[in-house]
Amino acid sequence: MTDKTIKENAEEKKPLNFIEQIIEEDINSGKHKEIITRFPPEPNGYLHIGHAKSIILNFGLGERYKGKTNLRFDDTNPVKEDVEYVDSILEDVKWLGYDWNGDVRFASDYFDQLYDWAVMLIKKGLAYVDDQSGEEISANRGTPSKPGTSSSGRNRSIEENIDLFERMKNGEFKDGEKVLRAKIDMSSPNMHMRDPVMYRIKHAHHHRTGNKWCIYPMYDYTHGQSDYIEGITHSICTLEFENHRPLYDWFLEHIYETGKTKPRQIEFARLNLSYTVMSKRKLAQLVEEKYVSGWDDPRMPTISGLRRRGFTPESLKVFAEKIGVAKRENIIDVDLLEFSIREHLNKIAQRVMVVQEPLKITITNYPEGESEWLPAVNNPEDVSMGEREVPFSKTLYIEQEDFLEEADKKFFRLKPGGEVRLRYAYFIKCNEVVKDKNGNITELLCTYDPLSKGGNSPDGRKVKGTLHWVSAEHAVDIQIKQYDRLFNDEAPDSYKDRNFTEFINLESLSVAKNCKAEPYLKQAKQCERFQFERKGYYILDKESKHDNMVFNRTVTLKDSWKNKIFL
RNA sequence: UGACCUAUGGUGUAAUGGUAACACAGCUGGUUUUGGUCCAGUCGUUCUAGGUUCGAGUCCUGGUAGGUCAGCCA
Repeated sequence: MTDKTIKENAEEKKPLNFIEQIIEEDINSGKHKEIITRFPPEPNGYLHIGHAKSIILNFGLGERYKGKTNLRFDDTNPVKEDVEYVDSILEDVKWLGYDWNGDVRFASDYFDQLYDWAVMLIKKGLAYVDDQSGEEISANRGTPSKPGTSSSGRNRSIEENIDLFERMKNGEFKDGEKVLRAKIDMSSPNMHMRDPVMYRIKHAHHHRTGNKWCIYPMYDYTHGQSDYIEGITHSICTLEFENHRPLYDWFLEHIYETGKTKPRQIEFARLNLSYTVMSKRKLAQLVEEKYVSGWDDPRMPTISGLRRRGFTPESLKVFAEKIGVAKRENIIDVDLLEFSIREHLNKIAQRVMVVQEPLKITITNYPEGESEWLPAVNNPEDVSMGEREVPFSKTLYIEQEDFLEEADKKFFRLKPGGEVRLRYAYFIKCNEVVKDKNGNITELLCTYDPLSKGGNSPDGRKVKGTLHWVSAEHAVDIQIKQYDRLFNDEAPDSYKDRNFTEFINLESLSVAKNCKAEPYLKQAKQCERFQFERKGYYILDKESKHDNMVFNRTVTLKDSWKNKIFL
């Protein structure tokens, strides 16, 4: 068996999710020769990882089945939308590595067509102008268990409806004075079918159409028709639109022309992540109330936040693949997200040694004023990344937590009289602990074994611990921003009687200001990712200055030792 | 108490009427110049009660639990 056939078999074996099954059936049955999907954000906020799931799903389907994927802004509500959001969404989709089919599209491009179809529906007796107020419409809609009641507008003549709708368009009425409604069924058990509003009056400036319109179509009347115009075959959305599907189909039924593609709406369960919130409204609240520094705060589950945190597009795609696509409500363990980024960064990240809480050590038997440069592997997972050299000298820093004055045998880092390896350098032994008057340890006096250069002793003597270290005189000072989960509760917005902000983790950000890095790090480029050995993965922040380098901690390394300390 | 949807290890996702699988997390051990990586082991009466069938996680019926819907938001 060749590598290729093995790979193909492996791909064949991969189970299909329910959407892929539908698509394969549609292709096999000849219903569609080519599939077209779409990602349809409203430009009223920043994209989050839940959107990433949807983007990866839709564009992934396009790639997998050699079809196309459109990017369309669902911009039917001018008072909430803005070009700022259009720009950030475009950036996020591109960063994820996707290129949409043709130009970026806007639902607002279809306003003329939508208007013409609305007139057509009026002429067919399927839509009417209603002059009830919002409150009246709501009151007369009934409840899920009680049918609604018709308004007088429902019986208007076609001519009058056409006249009124045109006057709505011409701006003869104030906001809220009239709406256009579909004439369906006021007693339908599905609330969405009780004569839904198609158009409302909003004398508002639209980010694309300016002041051309003062009536704007509602989502339900816009989305399916936009899909239809673009020839979308599979219109994939989240579960809360399930109840809208009969309405989606109803509009399409009445404007459909034989021979055209009729899109099919398919719903899947949105992503929920543990220890965070995912609604645009709540994320906006975190920004507005300054719990975070902005939409791209590295603690935010936004795509821009994850990007700044150091996540890679690849890791997000692997994550999306692992969580799958189904219709069941879910809360994904944030551990799985962390696993995905660790897995990728482990393969690609340059290793480097950084001491975050320095403890000075002096190698008493090392010559004063001298230093030497020792080779260090850049990435043990990828030897093609080569080696670099790290400077060693008489005065070094190690991590405070790597020394314990009174340690049990399970602690195999440095202790008085104990020997450890300094990675890529020498074995050292701690002979004396220097303290200040308050009893705080200020320095360790150690000796090194010159024969153990590189990290192995010729006498075959073993040492259990290996520490990272930095030469004091060569050290580069850097800052590290350490992020933890934003909430202390697994599902902060799942409580009916408590506000999600009550669960905010007040220690989600801590800054280590006095970190010592090996000199190699000086050449780090903006947004470059590293593994600081034994600690975690870090990215040089996009706003970092050359003389004041700031790294964001993407994720720690897995630490099976830490877990045991608390036992 | 209307309509629609969902129910499989701690968390997700598979199994398309024929031995419940994979990943993550947890726990045990092994390897290791990162307590990382890697490797091995371990963790389930498929919500429930009936029914169909030689055979049911899968099909049927009833129940239970959860979700969605009463914006001129999307």
